[in-house]
This record gives sequence, structure tokens and C-alpha cells, in this order.
Amino acid sequence: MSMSAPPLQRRPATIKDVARELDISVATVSRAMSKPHLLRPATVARVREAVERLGYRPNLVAQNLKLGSTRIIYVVVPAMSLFFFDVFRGIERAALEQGYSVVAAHTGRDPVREGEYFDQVACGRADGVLLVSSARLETRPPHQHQYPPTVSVLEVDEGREFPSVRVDHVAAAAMATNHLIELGHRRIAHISGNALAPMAEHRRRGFLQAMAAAGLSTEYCVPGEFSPEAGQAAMEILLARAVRPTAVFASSDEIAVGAIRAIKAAGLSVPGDISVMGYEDQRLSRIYDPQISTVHIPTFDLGYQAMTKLRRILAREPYEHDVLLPTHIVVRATTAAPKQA
Amino acid sequence: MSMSAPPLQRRPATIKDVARELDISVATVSRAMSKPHLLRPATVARVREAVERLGYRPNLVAQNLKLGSTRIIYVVVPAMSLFFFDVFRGIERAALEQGYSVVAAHTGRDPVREGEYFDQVACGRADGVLLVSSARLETRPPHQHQYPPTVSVLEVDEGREFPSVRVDHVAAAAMATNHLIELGHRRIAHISGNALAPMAEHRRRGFLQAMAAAGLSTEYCVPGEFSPEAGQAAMEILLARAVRPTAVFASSDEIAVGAIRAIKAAGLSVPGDISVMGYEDQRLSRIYDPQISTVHIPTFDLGYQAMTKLRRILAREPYEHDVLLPTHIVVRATTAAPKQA
DNA sequence: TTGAAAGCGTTACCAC
DNA sequence: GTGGTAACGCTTTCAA
Repeated sequence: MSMSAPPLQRRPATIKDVARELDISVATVSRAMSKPHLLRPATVARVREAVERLGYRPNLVAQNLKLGSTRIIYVVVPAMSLFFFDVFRGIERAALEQGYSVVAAHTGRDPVREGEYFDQVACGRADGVLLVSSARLETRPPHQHQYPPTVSVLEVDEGREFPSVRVDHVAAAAMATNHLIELGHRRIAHISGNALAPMAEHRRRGFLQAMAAAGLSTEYCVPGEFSPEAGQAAMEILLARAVRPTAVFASSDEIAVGAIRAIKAAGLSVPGDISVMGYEDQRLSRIYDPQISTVHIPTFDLGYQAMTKLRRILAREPYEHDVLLPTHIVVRATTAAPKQA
Repeated sequence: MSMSAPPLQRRPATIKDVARELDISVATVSRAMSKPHLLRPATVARVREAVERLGYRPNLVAQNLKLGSTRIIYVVVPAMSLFFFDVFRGIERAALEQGYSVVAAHTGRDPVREGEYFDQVACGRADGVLLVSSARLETRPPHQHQYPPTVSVLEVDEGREFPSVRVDHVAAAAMATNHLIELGHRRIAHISGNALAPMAEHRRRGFLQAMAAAGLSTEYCVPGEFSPEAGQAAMEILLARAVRPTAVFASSDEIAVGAIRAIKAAGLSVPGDISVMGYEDQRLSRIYDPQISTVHIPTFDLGYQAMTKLRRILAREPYEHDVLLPTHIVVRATTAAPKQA
């Protein structure tokens, strides 16, 4: 095995090196870089040449320290799923337009790591955070001291009450449940998402409300996780019941995929024997065979508007605290009226 | 619409505030934070209390400037796909163990943005970069001055020759093609990935080599992109041929999904009429119905080992320049012998 | 065990 | 137009 020696890394050139090289002051070099209109064009040209020759790049860390701003935004995401990355795309677009850089900080739904990223930003690493959903309040470690400018995306953050751009998951989940009820279903199951995710809780709540309003039993409500595997396992449990449900509202499209697998594996058909409703309208729900009926969440816009709001906050412009975006149902091939009404 | 006023943000406490509060020197406060063993326990306790009370957090930017290190790694990813995020998970795990923070920087396969992230790191924003695949050489803007410590993951970066941890995509793609050949297929198609992605090019090359070695025609090799939509469109073109292929090697699982959709839509069956081979072994290939035969790429290990290597480089320890990890074929439900041999 | 002060690489104010 | 220099918030050497 051939080992390489560590590469010799010469010290990067600083503003002083450039100034010394040209026998001018560092102030002039600095101005040539950021405010060239204040200088004689000839001077700017000389500096540019020397900068090129020495390979000088301004040290961003020093710049940040002096300026007190980084123009970086941390996007804190609980998990790496395509759903969250659709939100991220919207954020990225807005950031690009507004002169910010964004980086994604992944927490794996761990409140401790979430706290660490908040700390980094509070300590000057970035100007603000976009919190894409988050951990449950009760699982969080006690009292962070002071939060950096933050906007919640996709979901309110109960307890901290950050400004938000979100959808009403309770209402949207109720809407999905009502779609099933209106088709004529009475025994409707729900497979929920991760116990720690507030979004999962809110979707479950919407299901319970809609069922209660229709006077239906909620005995088919089972816990799950945001993954096809968990969806499949939960559905298998549901199928083992003496009296099976005729429809299931899954807390996400991924869960729906798992549920459909389980139903097919049991020799039943979708939606012939059992209807399946997803949530999120991920690309997966359009691609899957059969295509999945689901609830559309305007992920891109959510991200775009959240970043825009954060910019306003940082610029100390007025903003609306809580912004709600609309959702709607997308009926595809996995929901239909029950066989025997 | 109710507008909130900008929140009044009091200046965060600095080390000086704490020192003044206790009438001690900033040096002592600094030591109490990072080298408490050098101080009288009573002093440390007093400082701790004041820090708590004032809500002081050391400014990381200032710390970084002084120390010349951030302990942050930028993970530069070309696209937000689950495939890349499996790699990211491995990186994260290693970083956690080794005391680094990682953030994901997304380029959307844009060489300009890739360059910007490199610049940020070269200017001190992070200690190094993990380049997960990258843009093609010819599409890159000319001469960046000096690269920060970088490790290529998943693929070599031709032209810049960073140390790497990767797989041999040419060999792996040839392996996949040979699987189809060994099953008895002769008219084998290939749908390739994004033209700008080196990985797509290498997989295509592997296909061409294997076909040439078997003396088979490569007339069914068509361009595509790493998405189900592109896979579907490409497959439709292939199906319109006078003589159809009996098997197709897709450059990714996502492309395979699209191809399968097109085949089914044409009233044909997989693998009865046409076999489909994927690549990457994403979770999708296990979840899809039918489950997709594919090439397994050890994404997690790739990420883990790349981060470990980068740590060695930063610590100026010796390391192996180019590390190759093995791949293998996973035969599932989409490949079989052709109908009429 | 603690304090004074230099210095990390910038920017911006105040002179000239 | 350009230069000198203080300051951003921290760590660390040197002295005491």
C-alpha cells in the first residue's frame, strides 16, 4: 500500500503580503477588493495583478469577525428525505436570489444535535437558522440561552414560538380522512409517523378529529415511523385483525408504499380491497405503481417564503409572524369506494 | 395581516463582559472555559456562574480566527438524492466520532457553485471538503488558485487528482452488463445518467466494454438522466425500435424505475418480456414492486472512510491516496433469461 | 494561579 | 486617493 506524504501547504497569502509586495497600505488593498470606486483605477489594477500573482483570497473568518455577519444560513433538517429536500430547494433558490449561502445541518431528529447547531449559529457561525420541522418539546434539553434569528418551516415549533411559514397539518390530515369517509369508508385505519415528530402528531390529530366528527371509531390507529418498512410492518398488524379496515390513511407517502406492499403480499388489492391514502405528495407517490392518492404540501414555496422571511428579519424589516400556506388533496389510483357499502 | 416588530436583540455578552463583571482578566475567563485545570477550582466556579448569568457563549468566529481552524467539514454534493445521502450518513458518523461538524453544500451539478464552496473553504470557512462526485472537468471554470484539503468520495475527480475513496464504476457496470449477458441476453440496452456526471460516463464505459468483449452490438445505448422521468422517456424511445431489446441496464435505480413504468405501460412484463438491471442499490430498489436487480455500492462505508482519510490528512498523518471499495451484484426480481433464446 | 499584552486578518474611521 | 491605526473577540506567551 503506497502511502502519500502530507502535501506541503504553504501559508496562504494575507492582505499584508499584498500590501508589502506593492509597498502600499493594507487599507488600500482592502478598498481595492471591496470598494474599488474609491480608488484610482491604476491602483486597483496594480492590486488586482498582485492579488492574482500571490494567490491572495480574503480570509472570510476575519471578515466575518470584523463585519459581524457571515451571510450564511444553517438549514436544520431532521432527516434526509426527499420531502425535506424539496423544501430545501425552495430555500436555496431564495437564498441565491438574496445573496446568502445555505448549508444543510442534519440532526437525525436528535434534539441534542439540533441544540448544537443552534449553538453554532448563536456563536456566530451563521446569521440565522431555518428550522425544518424539529424535535418534540419534551425531548429537548433544558434552556438554551439565546436563540439566533430563526424561522420554523413546515411546522410550528411549540414552546419556542419562532416565526413560521407552514401548513396546517391538522386540517390537511382531516381533509385526507374526510376524502376516505366521503368515498363511503367506515373502518378507516391510520398509521402514524415517528413518535418524536410534531408533524406526525398533528397529522394523527387531524385524523382523530375527522373520525370523531363523523362519529366513527378510531380503533385502527396504530403507531409507525416515516419509512416504507415501518409502514409495511404496521399494515401487517392491521391485516391480522379479525375485522379488517377498508381504508388506511398513512402519515406519509413512504408509509403508504409500505402499506401497499403488505396489502399486496396478503393477496389483496389496492384500492379494490383496501384504499390507501398518502401524505406529502412526494415524487415517490407519482412514480409508484399504483400511483398514490395523497395530500399535496407546497414544499418549494414553503422553503422559498421561509428564507425570504428570514432575510426580512435579519434586515430588521417588518414581517408576519405566522404564515399558513394552503394544501390540497390529489386523488390518484389508490383510493376508491369500498366494495360492499 | 398582523406585522411583528423586529425583536430587540441585545448585544451578546463577550469575554470582556464576563471579565469586567468579576473584575478579573479576560485571560482567566478564557482559561476557565477551555483549560480549567490551570485555575483554582474556586475561580472556575465563579466564572462558570457569571457565564451562566450573563448568557455568555464564546464567539466561534473569533476562536476560529485565532486558532486557524474551524473543525467543520463541507460535504459538497451534486444533487439531493437518497443515494448521496447514504454516503452522507457514513460521513456524519465518522465526523461525530472524530470531533468534526459537517454541513452539506449542494451544487445542483453546477461547477460554478462547486467552485464557490471550494472558495469558501479555502478562505477559512471550514477545514476541508469531502467532494461527493462532482462536475465534469471540461465544464469547470478555469484555475481556482489553491484547493483546501479535499477527499473525493464515490468517484475520482479527473484533472484534480484529489485523494479518494471510491468504487470502480467501470468494472461494476461491466459486471452488471455481464450478468445480463450470462442470462442469455444479446440485445441489451443502456440508459445512461446525466451527461455532466463522471459517474454516468464511467458506468456507460463499463457497459460498452462488456458488450464489446462479448462481441455484442451497442446500438441500444441511449442518453438519459438520473431520474425516473428520464428513464421512462428513454425506455419509450427504446420500445419504439423495430427490434426491441430484451434487457436494459439502467445507470441508476431511479432510471430503472422509470424504465419499468414504460415497459408496463406498453403492456409488456418485467422480466418476462424485458429484464431490467439497476445500479446503486438504493432503498428504492428494495421497496419497488417488483424489487429491482441492481449493483450494490457500499455508500455508508465510502462516506465513513472518506471522512476518516480527511481527518488523517488534516492531522498530517500518512494516508493511502486512492482507496477502492468492492461492489457486488444483487439479483432480485427484474432480471431473468430471455423468453426465446 | 493570575494578568498584561500581542496578534489572528480584516474593515473603517480619521487624517493628510 | 491613500495611509495609519483601532477594533472585532478570542487565545496564548511571558511575567509576576
